[in-house]
Amino acid sequence: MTIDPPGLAEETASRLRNAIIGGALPPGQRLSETRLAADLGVSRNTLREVFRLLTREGLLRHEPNRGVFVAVPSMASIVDIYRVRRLIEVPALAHAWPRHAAVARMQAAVDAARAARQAQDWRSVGSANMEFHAAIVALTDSARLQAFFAQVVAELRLAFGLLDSPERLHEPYIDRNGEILDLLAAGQQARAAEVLAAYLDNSERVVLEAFARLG
Amino acid sequence: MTIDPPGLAEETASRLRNAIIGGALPPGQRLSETRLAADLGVSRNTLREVFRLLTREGLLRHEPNRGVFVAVPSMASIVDIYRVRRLIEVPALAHAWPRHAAVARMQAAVDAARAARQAQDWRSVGSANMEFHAAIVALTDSARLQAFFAQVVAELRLAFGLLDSPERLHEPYIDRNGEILDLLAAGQQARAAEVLAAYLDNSERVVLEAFARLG
DNA sequence: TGATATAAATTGTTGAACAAAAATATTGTA
DNA sequence: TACAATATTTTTGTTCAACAATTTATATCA
Repeated sequence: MTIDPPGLAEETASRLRNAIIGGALPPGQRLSETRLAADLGVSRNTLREVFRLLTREGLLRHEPNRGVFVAVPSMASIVDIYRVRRLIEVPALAHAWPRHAAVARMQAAVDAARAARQAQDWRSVGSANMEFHAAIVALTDSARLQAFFAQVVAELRLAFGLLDSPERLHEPYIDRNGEILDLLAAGQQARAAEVLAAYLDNSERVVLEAFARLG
Repeated sequence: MTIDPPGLAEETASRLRNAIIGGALPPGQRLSETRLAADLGVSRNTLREVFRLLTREGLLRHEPNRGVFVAVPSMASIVDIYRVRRLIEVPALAHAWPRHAAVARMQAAVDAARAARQAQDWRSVGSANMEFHAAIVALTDSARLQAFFAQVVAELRLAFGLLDSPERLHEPYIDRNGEILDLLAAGQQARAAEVLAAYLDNSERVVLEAFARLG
């Protein structure tokens, strides 16, 4: 059906990544090589290559001679992730060129989030919000920064999957993203960066609180 | 002799990484799976896992159905790498705590660089300088940032390997690093960050010029 | 019950196999 | 000779089967 070359391992990694982020495989879950290879319809060797990819992305944890497990997000990892986000996103926005191509991506993401809100589809709201922030990083035109950020976002979404009440987690930020976009489009980068910084502080606090409630 | 578990693939990756950065395998070189596997004394399967690791690090380039090649650094990649370095290193230094444990690492790196200069060992000077900057990133206490930076540094060293006159490339920065360290230790983070920013601008220009001379 | 020995399952790694694609050599022809 | 078409060889992409080393589960005994 679908063309797999080049990269059956990459394609499988993508499927497994979605399964993890989508919550089909809960954090801490142990992944048996033989069983999962059979389920995914690939060989053990190929699956091991997939494991390496996702381990490097922070989605899996590998314990020698014991196997691989779906990573369990910790408070420390969340704090670290938000530190990285602040460091990358805020300067990206502050130095942005308001007519950069990525601005259209930001706009599309805001529109998508609002549409998903209409449909009460909070998971899609979360995806759209993350796409908004990926677009912010794209303002830098740095391939390496974008790849790194994508990885960090995948980890963060893993943590989001653990938390309940996705509405409280995503809804408040849709219009804030719209506000940031408007400020950028109006050439007020500095102001936009300020709003983003406050956004990130707030979001981190909410996530950490929800996490603490999980015990 | 050496214990390989856990991770013969990782150990092999490390060896191959050194071979690439050390210049034993020139950029653009094609790496035959069977031949290299025999040379390294590992199986083809294991070597392919190694290839994935180093490809993700940017040290190898993979062309489907054609094989893997040692990456060829470009001007664009150098510009991108320096952008990333500025974005990460300068704020790391600006917000640093002068009594952080990583300051000792910075001091050790400066000492090592000076010792290597005495011995006219410019390759070691380069290594020590890079270790200095890795220590700067360690000031952030962010595991993700440190891992990302290590990757970027590996790529940069690949580019350095292409250039001749390593003295001109590394010597001028030894004492600048010392100056940055002294400023930080004296609690003048802002001043240290300024010097670092100028350092990076200057270094980028030198590298790009040397690159241009290569044609 | 609790510690210990035995058995079963799992990981880490290798080697061989084979289809598909690419690189190379060979041939046929103007 | 030069050039295109064809056949041959070499590589990559992927799977499967095997086996030692290690971990986990099970059974045994004081």
